[in-house]
Amino acid sequence: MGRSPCCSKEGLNRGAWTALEDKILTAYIKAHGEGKWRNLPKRAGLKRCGKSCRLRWLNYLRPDIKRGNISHEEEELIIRLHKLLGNRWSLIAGRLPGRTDNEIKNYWNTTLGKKANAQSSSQSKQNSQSKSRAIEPITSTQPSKSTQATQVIRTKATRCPKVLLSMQSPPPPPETEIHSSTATEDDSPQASLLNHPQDGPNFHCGTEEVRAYHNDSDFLNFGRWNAFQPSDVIDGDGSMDNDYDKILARGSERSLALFDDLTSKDWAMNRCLEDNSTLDLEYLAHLLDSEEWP
DNA sequence: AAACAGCGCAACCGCCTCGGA
DNA sequence: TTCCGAGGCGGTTGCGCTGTT
Repeated sequence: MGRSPCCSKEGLNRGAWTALEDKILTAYIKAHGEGKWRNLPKRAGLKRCGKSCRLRWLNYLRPDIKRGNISHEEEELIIRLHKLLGNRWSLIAGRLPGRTDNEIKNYWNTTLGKKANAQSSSQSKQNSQSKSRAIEPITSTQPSKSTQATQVIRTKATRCPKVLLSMQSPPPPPETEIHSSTATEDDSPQASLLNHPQDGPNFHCGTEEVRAYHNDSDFLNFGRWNAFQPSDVIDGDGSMDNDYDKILARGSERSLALFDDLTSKDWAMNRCLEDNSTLDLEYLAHLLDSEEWP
């Protein structure tokens, strides 16, 4: 009964990784690159599940991982992004270069969730005193167990194999061409586009169909957005073709435009944050603080 | 000093999506 | 079109550390 395990668990090490295992895994990935996780343990001579190797690499061994305490700016950003995206940890982590989804998830569950709870409880006190509001803030530290607050944009963390470039944007110079499918996360098409962050706000879909789609759908769904093709928009009967699109929160054109800017800056951040992290975090925080934010 | 409780974090689990055959 | 393997994600677990009694 049930699903078959991702790999044979017999004879495999479990639990904490040893320094030797880390060394072997790191050396193997440096030599052969990421991917083929299922075969990796065998080839590398590790008695570990492929998934376990992947997790260890992504959450701990990767060289670009930022260690140490989460800064105040990062914390603020996490709170805001969580308010916006809910428990989409990978998406949130994507906005915080060097941080892993696991780390952010843990941080939220242990620290920020409580803070958010405390804040919201005091806020709801105020609210109850000064008449109720239509929309409640995010309050739960366990959103999965409770309903997401109405303003959370529920997205799918989809991969972005395709990118729709704006017809209005000038064609990118050769060095900013869309990367091939071998690109890593940091080299994602979105990131590469933002080699010219000044072009960022102009990165939008250029057809009326697309605009209609934005008006009526998941304006924050980067994956869908980037994978978007005009033909995706309307079925034969004129309805949206994906169920999850239907349950997504509705975003206004205004919000979309704002988020164009936000995501663009964000992508730029993924590229440039090593040099400029504070600045970009502040910028993001500013955007999220903007009055125009829904 | 020992026992206990609480917390933080690494690791695991199971489900989902995607892409290729 | 369907099936299946691989990879990715969010939720949960459990171990080890630290603070308190």
